[in-house]
Amino acid sequence: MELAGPGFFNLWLRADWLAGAAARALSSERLAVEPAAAPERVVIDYSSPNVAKEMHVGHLRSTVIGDALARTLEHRGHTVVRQNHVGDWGTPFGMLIEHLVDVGEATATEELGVGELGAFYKAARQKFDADEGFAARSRRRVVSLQGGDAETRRLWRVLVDVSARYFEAIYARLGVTLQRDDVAGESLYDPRLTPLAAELRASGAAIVTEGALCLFPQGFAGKDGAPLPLIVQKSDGGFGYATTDLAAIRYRVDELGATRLLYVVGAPQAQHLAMVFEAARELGWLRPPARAAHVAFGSVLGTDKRMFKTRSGDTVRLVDLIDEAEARARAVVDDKARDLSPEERAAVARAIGVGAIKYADLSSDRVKDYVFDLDRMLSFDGNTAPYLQYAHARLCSIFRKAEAEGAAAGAIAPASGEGAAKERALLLHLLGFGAVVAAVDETLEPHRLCTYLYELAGAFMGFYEACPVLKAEGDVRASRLAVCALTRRTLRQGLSLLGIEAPERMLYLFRITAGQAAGFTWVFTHSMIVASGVPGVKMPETPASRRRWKSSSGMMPPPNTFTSSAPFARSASTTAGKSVLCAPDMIERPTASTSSWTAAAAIISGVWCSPV
RNA sequence: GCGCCUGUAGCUCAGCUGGAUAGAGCAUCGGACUUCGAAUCCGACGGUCGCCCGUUCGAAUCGGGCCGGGCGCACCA
Repeated sequence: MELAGPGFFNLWLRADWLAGAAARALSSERLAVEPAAAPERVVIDYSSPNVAKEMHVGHLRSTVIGDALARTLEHRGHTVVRQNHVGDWGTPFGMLIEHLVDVGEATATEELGVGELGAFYKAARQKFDADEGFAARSRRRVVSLQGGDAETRRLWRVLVDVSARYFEAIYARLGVTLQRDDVAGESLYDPRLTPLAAELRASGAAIVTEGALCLFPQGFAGKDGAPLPLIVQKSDGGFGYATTDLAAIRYRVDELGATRLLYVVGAPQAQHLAMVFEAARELGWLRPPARAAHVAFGSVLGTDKRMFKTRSGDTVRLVDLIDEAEARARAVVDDKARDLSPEERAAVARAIGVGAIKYADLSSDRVKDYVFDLDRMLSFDGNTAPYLQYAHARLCSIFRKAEAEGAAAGAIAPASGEGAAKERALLLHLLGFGAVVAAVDETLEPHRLCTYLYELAGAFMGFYEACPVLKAEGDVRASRLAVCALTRRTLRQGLSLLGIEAPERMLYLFRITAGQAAGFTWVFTHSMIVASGVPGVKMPETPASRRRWKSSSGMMPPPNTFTSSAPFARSASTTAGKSVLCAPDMIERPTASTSSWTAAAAIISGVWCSPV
């Protein structure tokens, strides 16, 4: 340790201490994560879609962030109670039920079952606005729903059940842990609202103002500077969502026994929630150690920096988003992992596509808006899920190979030699895992974990570049394998806390032996190679790519050699008689000894390629 | 009008409970593959941290004031 100017001191860690700490982490089931000092019962309110209404990007953030927090806090040793505050009650159900009756249950169920929630809702809305008779029926229907009419209740239940199944299908695709049992919708609180209002009226806590029963939590002023009311009961006797939220706080504190209430809700709701929390505190319903926090998040923007919408201006359906991300990942996987079965390829594509969406949502400060850009989030470069997944898959590959060679991880020895600095940096970073998880627990900011994992992957790449693992021997190899093992587990565990899968294999490699194709010479083409004629593989055309092509081949590239999409191709090169490992799309252009591009492609995709 | 959030490299973002020369990725340019996964790595270029005051030994970070963007502000949830 040394002093280094005002306010600083430098300290050095002993290499053997570092190695020992890493070994302890590796031998622990929890890696370097300490459980919370004081585990709590935490309610997390997230996702909250509306019955008979489409899930859209707005629900994405709540669902993804909430689920990551649920997983992380659970891992920290807290007891997490998930609460899906589904919109399953209120005046819209009058028109929805009437519409259900009009269309017929069977048809409606089918329509809703396949996810046509948006159309169903819109149709009901339209009739309500246009048809006076329908509107009247709808209003009567609300009354009988509130009154507990059996048939109305049954129809309502149909809507709720069909929607719940649809939500569950989406959760399954997203890999979200929400279950049917976690649903605690607005209807749950309905029977409590009337007594709650009566209680507040009787105690004098709430005051009737302009016909509405209001609470006036401290510290909130409206436009004219007057105290801002929280309406407990509307002048028509009905209830708004403030009342439901108050009832929910009571339920969560008194019946669920929670001491920490988290609301994963968009930032625009900040004032409303602050008022509800303050009111609950003043009423003594939310009392220490119980406390509530608004886990606010910003909007999803399009690449034009405006609210993310479809070209026609509609909100984007969540399923469409997932479909597109998966399809694009699938195109790559189909091409890169041809030996995997269709099922396996689909699974990997799902992991990549869904992981990319979730990671993009989690990796930036949640309170800020973020730009939804599939190109960026599906990239294997940068702070993305595919990059982390790739690092993990690569580590898995090392262990597959190690096993085949009979190499095993052993004791972690203090690093020495050329790559020692890189190895130390990696170990030091690995030991920071617990601190980051604790920070997420405290700040409720999953992006801290994302940043950590990204840096971890980077530190690993640096280590891996500098320290040969399988090429090393004896104790050194065993030690480095142990370092890899810890890295792999930390990556996988970290991704898992975010709700992101980590496939063990992502691509399929061929060994190309040029010598097998007598008469050909491979041309070294740096990193810009073309796979002419091989389906699904294209390279972006840039001025640089044309220049490189020309400088390496001495010829101008043929027209349309480079096309505009498919970001994933890379190069491989060799000369006759040598071989190189590469993915099937890493194709060389042959020299003048081949006459036809198509022929070259055929050779590449067929004859020369043999699985490793 | 009041309140909340936000403004960091051309683009997308970290860093914000004060600490050393403000970091990544993309883009641009230049390097590194006859296989431990190049879907990678290394380097270069690129920033008045919106602006101005203040607190401090020290400010992207804390406080105040402006400017720009977003969102709320009583019976819709």
